[in-house]
Formats: sequence, C-alpha cells, structure tokens
Amino acid sequence: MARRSDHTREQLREMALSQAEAAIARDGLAALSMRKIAKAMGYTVGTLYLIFPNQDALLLAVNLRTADALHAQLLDRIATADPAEELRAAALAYIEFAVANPHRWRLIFELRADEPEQAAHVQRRVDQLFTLIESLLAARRPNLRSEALRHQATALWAGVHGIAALQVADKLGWSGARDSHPVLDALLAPILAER
Amino acid sequence: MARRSDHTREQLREMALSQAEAAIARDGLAALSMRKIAKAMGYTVGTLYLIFPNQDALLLAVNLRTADALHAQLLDRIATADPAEELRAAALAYIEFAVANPHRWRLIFELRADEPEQAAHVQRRVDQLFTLIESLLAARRPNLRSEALRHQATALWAGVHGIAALQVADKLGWSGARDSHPVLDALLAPILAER
DNA sequence: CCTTAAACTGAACACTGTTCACTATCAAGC
DNA sequence: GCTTGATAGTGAACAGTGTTCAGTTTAAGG
Repeated sequence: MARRSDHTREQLREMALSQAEAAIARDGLAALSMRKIAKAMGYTVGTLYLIFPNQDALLLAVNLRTADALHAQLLDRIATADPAEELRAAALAYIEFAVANPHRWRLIFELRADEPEQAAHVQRRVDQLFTLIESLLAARRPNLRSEALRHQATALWAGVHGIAALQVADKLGWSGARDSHPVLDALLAPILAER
Repeated sequence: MARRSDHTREQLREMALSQAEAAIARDGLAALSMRKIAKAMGYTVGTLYLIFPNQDALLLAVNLRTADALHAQLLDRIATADPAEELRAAALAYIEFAVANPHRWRLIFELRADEPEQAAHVQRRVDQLFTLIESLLAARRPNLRSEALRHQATALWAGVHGIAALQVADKLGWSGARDSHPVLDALLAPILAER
C-alpha cells in the first residue's frame, strides 16, 4: 500500500545509508547530522525517523555495511594471493582498508551498540573476520593445539588491528609511519616462524 | 592583579581538568558538556572560555594528563618488576590502564589535534612511551640491528595497543575476552624468542 | 468523488559549543 | 574615604544538534 512515495522503504534506507557513508568518509562522524543526511536525500528529518529509530541505529547499519565491505576485501585479496602469502595479504588488506576509509573504519570501534540484539549482529561480523584469520594461521602452523592457536590468532589479529589503529590515529610517528609493511613483517615473521 | 576570584587561573584550570576527567571517566565523552564542567566547578560557561579557547583545547589538556598518568604507571610497574619480566610488566600495565580507564584512554586516540603546536605535545608523550618499549626490547634482543629493532618494537607496541583496543571496544568476543594474559603471552613469546 | 490511512512535513523542545555586551568586584591613586 | 579603571565573571543570544509529533498532503479502494 505504498503512497505518495517516490521511493520504497528499502530505497529510502539505501539512500540514507549511502549518503551517510559518503558524508562520514568526506567529513568524519563529528560533522554528520540527521538533517544533512535527510537534505542530501531530498527529504526532511522526520522521514529519516520513519526508517531508523534514532541516529545510533543508522550508524550501526553503516557499520554493518562497512564490516561487510572489509570482509569482502579480505576474501578478495586472499583469493588472488600466493597461497604462502595469504595471511600477509589478509593483514595488508585490513590495514589498507583502514587507511583508505579511516572514518568509517574507526566508527566500527567507536560506536557502542546498546541493544544486545544489534550488538550481536556486529559481533557476528567480527567473529567472522577472526575465524578467517584463525583458519589462515592454522594452515601455516598445523602443529598448534586449538587453544594455543586461538590465542596466537587473537594476538595476531590484535597486532594487525593495532598497526591499523596507530596508523589511522597518526600515532606511529617517526617509528614506522611512512610504510607499515616492515612493521607488519616484524609482527608476522616471529609468529609464523616454526620452532 | 587578581580580582574577585576565589581561585587563581591555575586553580581554575586544575578544577576544570579534574572535573572533566571525572565526568569522562563516569559517563564517557559523549555525555560531556562545557556547561556541565562549569557547573561542577561552581562557575558559568563563559569562565571556562577564559581558560581554554575551546572544548578541544580542554580535551587535549585532559589527554596530556592521561598520557602522563599512563606513562607513570608503566614506569612504576617496570620498576617493581622482575628484570626478566619488565617488558611483560609494561605491556600488562598498558592494557590494564586502558581497561581501568576506557573512556579517558580512548580519548587519546579519538581526538585529533588541529593545532600543530599542540599535536607536537601529544606526539612527545607517545614517542616517550614508544622509546620506553624500544629500550626494554633492546635489552632482551641485543643482537637486533637498530632498524630491525625499531620495526620490532613498533610491531610489539602495536600488538599491545591492539589487545587493549579490542578489549576496550569489547570486540575480542569468545576468542580471548575473559583474560588477556594468554593473548599477550602469545604476542610476546614469538617476539622475545631468540633465533 | 469520497473516505481513509499511510507518507511526509516542519515547528517545537531541550540540548550543544561559542561569543560578547554587560555587571560586579576589587586595587590603586587621590 | 572616594573615585576610577581594569579585570573576573555572568548569562542571554546564535546557530546548530537529536528527537518528537500534530498536522498536512497524497494516492489507493470503495
């Protein structure tokens, strides 16, 4: 029973999310506002609240899309990588995604989901990512017991995340700023070394 | 030529910063406002703007104090640690500080200093921290060349930072959430292993 | 054509950071 | 003691925010 609308609910949702993404990518989260998003869509604020219960819900939806894009980029890079380099390719893809989309990437970790039901959606994406890293590590370190593997994979992921975080926050300074490759290799080499 | 004031400029500054710290620690950055800080001090907004040119300058001053507190905690823990465990003690101190003061710790990396002169103040603190880590690593891996040492120290610091970040963002999930000790050990062991 | 329900609007509310004309207060000079 | 002048402090005002919701517009069903 659609009325008046030039767009369906789903289209409005899509427009809102892509406009929000573009605005965040361009000017950062702080400069975003519900009125600006609505205006960019050609609607007024009220309409936005027919689609999303509040701003956090909209940002959470943006996060889900960002996480999916990140995951897709990892899969893509892994698929086109030398089998021996899959883990390194995945790590590089993660860091490069963060550097290429700093505002959107940061939002994933800055926004705290209040609703436990929606927090679960985010967590599912994060777990997916982690499971991916874990399986890649398992291929390179077949002798690790499952618990040690999990800890090692977590440490590895945390390291990659940390490199991305410090790079994006511009806190690497003189230490390794220019190029994160040698830093990543310094992280990977000891972990991948058989002992 | 102080007039009317119950407090000196320096006292007002101190009050503002400690009230801001307390409010951030309690309710997070999002709930903070200049009016609330002023009210907690027993003054009005205008007075706050006689001390700080804007909110970002106040938050940056909070960050400098937080960074100093973090640095002090690291030094303290290193001093009371078994010499062989200094690096691990420093890493644990970093993670524990982040978990104990999540909002204040996150603010260090979320706030981007516009003024290059003040950004340098923050960077000095970060470099200080990094230099500390680097010297501890140098003691454990005396055979590393200076460039490799720098990369290894950066990777190590990024790893520790990453563990803290994921823990604080509650994104470690089932993987290693409960206790970060085994994850930290999984990070440290390969890096410290002689080869 | 009329009814009716959904789509959409935009004014209103309580808040935010920031500014600045104004007042209150005190130290110094007479 | 009184006047003057400068500083400390105020709080109303402005433009903006997220959110709500009474009211209007629209189009489909009868």
